[in-house]
Amino acid sequence: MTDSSVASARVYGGVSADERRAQRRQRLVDAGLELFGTRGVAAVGIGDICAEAGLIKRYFYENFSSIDDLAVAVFEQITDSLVEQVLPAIVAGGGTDPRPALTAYVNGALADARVARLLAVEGRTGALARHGDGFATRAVELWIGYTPAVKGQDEAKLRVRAYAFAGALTQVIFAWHDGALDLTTEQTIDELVDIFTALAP
Amino acid sequence: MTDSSVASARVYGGVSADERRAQRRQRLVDAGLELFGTRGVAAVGIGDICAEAGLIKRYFYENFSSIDDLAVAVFEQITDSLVEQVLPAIVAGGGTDPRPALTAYVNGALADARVARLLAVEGRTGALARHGDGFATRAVELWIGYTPAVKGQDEAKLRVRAYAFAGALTQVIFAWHDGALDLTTEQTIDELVDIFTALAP
DNA sequence: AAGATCTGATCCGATCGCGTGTCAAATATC
DNA sequence: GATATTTGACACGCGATCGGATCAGATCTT
Repeated sequence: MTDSSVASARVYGGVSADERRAQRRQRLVDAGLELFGTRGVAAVGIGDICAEAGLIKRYFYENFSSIDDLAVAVFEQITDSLVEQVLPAIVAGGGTDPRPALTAYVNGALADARVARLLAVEGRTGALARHGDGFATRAVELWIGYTPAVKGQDEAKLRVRAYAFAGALTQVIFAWHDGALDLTTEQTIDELVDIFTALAP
Repeated sequence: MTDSSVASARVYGGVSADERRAQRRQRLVDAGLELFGTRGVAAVGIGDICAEAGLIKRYFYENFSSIDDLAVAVFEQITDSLVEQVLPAIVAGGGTDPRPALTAYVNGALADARVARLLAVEGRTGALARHGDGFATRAVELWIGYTPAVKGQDEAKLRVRAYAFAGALTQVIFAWHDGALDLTTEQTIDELVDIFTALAP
C-alpha cells in the first residue's frame, strides 16, 4: 500500500515525480485557460480538458477534483500574475501617475483575449463568482489604499468610483477585443488614463 | 389530421387557444427570469423551468426549442422593457441632464437583483453573448446619438467613454447588489450622475 | 537482464437530462 | 348526455458525461 503522502520520488524521463506532477498540473491549467477562455467554463468537460492537455483523466483527478476546481486554479494563476505585474507598476507611479499601472494591466489583459474573457465574463459565474468578486474587491482596496490624502472625502464615494473604474476598465478591454473599438494599444492606454483621471475624486 | 397552422380556436377556461398559449409562454419567461437570474443560465434545465412554471415539458416545446431559446426571450423582454423605460427619460433630460435616464435605468436594474445579474453576467455568456453585445452596443449608440455637438471631438474617444460608462454602470449596480456599497438608491443615482458627468467628454 | 513502477489507451457501470409517448381527468362542443 | 379536445402526471428510450478500473507498453532500479 503506497502511502500517497510518501510518494516514491522515482525519476522518470529525467524529472522527479513531484516535477512530473507539477508539469502535468501546469499542462491542465494551460488547457483550462485555452478552453475556458474561448468556450466558457460551462461548456467545457473534463474530457475536453484532458484531450487539450494530451493527458488522461487519471491525471486530472490527481490534481483537481472537478472542473470548477480547475477553473479556480486557472483564475488564480491569471489574477496572481496580473497583480504581480501591476503592483510594482503602481509603486513606480508613486501614487499619482496611473499610467504605469494601467500599462501593465492592459499589457496583461489586452494582449490575451482568453484572459480578458475570463476576467470579464467567467469570473462572475459559477464557482468563480466569489473569486471574481474577490479580485474586484482586491483591486478596489488596492486603489483605496494607494489613493493619498482623501481623509476628508467620503470613503463611500471613493468606493463607488473604484468599482466604476474597475467596470469601465473591464468593459473597454472587452469591447476592444470584440472589435468595437478601433484603437491601438497605446491609444487605449491613453484613453484609460484619461478615464482614470476623470473618475478619481 | 389537425393542421397546426389552423389550430382550432377552442375556448378553454374562458380564454381562447392563442391566449392560453401566450399565458403559458409568459409563465415560462417568468420562470426563466427567476431561475436564470438566481442560478445562472448554465445551471438551469428544461425540467427546472417547467417545475417553476407549473407546466409540463410539452408546453415548453410548444413555445421554445431549447433553453437558450428561452434565455434569449427572457433577455429580450428585460432589455426591451428597460429601453422602454429609459428612452422617454432620455428625452425628458433634453440631451443635457442625465439624471432622468439614470433614475429610470437604476429603478429598472437596481430594483431587481435578477435583472441586474442577467444584464451584468448572463448577458455575456453562451447564447446571450450576441444579444448582450447587442444591448451594450445599442446603449452606446444611444448615447452617441443623444450627445449633442461633438463633431469636433474624435468619435473614437466618445465611443470609449460610452463603453466605459456602460461598464461602470453595470459594475456599480452589481456591487450594490453584493452589498459592497452601503448606499441608498438615491445616493447611488447621485454618484452615477457624477460619474456620467465626469466621463462625458 | 529481472523486477518494480509509471504511463497511456481503452473500456465499463452509473447517473443525468433531453425529447417523446401514453393515458386518465377536466372541459369544451354537439 | 355523448363526443372531441385540452390538460397534467407519469414512463420510456436515448445519448452524453462522469468517475473509476483494467491492461499492455515504456522506463527506472537493482
